[in-house]
Amino acid sequence: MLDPKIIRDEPEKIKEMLKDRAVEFDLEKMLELNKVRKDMMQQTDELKQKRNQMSMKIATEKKAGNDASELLQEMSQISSKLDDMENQRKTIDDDYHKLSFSIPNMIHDSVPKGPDESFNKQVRTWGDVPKFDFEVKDHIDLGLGLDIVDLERASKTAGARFYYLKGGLVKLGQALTAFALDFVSKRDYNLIQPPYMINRQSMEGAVIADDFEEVIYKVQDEDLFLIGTSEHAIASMHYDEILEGGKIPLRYASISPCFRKEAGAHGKDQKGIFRVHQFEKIEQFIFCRPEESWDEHEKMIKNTEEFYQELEIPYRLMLLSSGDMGKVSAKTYDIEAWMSGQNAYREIVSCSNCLDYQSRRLKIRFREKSNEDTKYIHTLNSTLVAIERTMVAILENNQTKDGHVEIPKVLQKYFGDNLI
RNA sequence: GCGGGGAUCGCCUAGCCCGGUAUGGCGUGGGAUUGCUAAUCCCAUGUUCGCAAGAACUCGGGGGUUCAAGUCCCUCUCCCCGCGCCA
Repeated sequence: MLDPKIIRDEPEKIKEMLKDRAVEFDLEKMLELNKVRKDMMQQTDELKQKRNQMSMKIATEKKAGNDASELLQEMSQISSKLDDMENQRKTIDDDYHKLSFSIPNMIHDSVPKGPDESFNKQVRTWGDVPKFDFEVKDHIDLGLGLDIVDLERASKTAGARFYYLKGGLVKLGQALTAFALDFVSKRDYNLIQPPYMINRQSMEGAVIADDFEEVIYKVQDEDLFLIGTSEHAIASMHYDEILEGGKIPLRYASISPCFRKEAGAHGKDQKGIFRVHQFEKIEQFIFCRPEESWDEHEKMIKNTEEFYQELEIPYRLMLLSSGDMGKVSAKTYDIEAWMSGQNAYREIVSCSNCLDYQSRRLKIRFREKSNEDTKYIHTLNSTLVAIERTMVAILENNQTKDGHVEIPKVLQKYFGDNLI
């Protein structure tokens, strides 16, 4: 949700944002509804004032023992008229609310403008792309060869884009998780494990309506949805709260499985464990003051880069263009890891500053002192490690000529060996 | 799952039986008094719209009864106690 001040005072900026994002949105309708809504509000307010005054009059007359039947009759008329008007207003209000919940976030000035990913900007690269003197395999062939993944049986029991991990790959996932938890604990984050299902209200606070159907699984006959990422559960954790200044910034490192429909990804990455309906992830999520959020954003992406440096995974850091960014984000960095089997950099991290966009939806405010006005807090989120995708990078980059996989040095003590 | 008790403007709390402008405290800010600190006293302190005056809204969510609902009725959610079931 956007600041109503922007909607009122600077609609041309919103128009520009919609164009930069290449998003269809009926802004005119929203502005018109807002106007009508405000007019009606004023009218109903006046009527309500009349009703309140009248109600008081009736109370005093009755207390004095006087006959109030004439007043009662008048009051009855006012009430029914007010009912009618309120019903009309509610319809308009609902429409406005829907639009205000689906309009995307404003875009930061540093974001490159362009309709798609070809306008993303490479910020820097790290590490050397590994060279092999044999024919490299992708993670699927490696995994099947070592018998550490079973995709066929998964498609039988669950469908496409599911997987059974086996033996060494299970251990590698556990090692990565243990290493990541240690890494993040040393850096001033609070570990947290959220509910894997949350209700509609919470989900709508964190996810924009257009993405909802494409991404989110619903639990039948319950007001529950499987989280697409722990971001959804952490953002809504402080729903309708006023946080104390002394306690922020709040930095959470959340561990959870993630469930995604991948409805818009037909044919993309059809095989393997790169794009799947279920995966494990450790996520960084920060609530902070508005003036801190751009610093926190930079710190968070640096933090994440250091994680991949310790794992010795070559990557490039990308600044996403206005058209490629998620709709709730004002600025997003992606880390794309080198994956030898695909001979390409592929996305493994997404790091976003959402400003006050999520907190307005979720009514999350803060104040330094208890008699101060409340302000909306800023929210930021970043992958620390998406376990399955990171395993793809490790398998493909660390493969040996005879089809084995070397375990990165920092993981060896967690894995208990140096080779799969 | 069953029975009982609860949810009030940051926190605690009165009001509900018996319908008629939401009580008090804590915390916080400002002021008074004081050599300083402490203590005491006074004022302010929910949300929205508004430059302001002001007005509206607000008692877990939704619906109903009524001229009028924190208060009465229905329903849902969550919390506490007891019973049942259970990894």
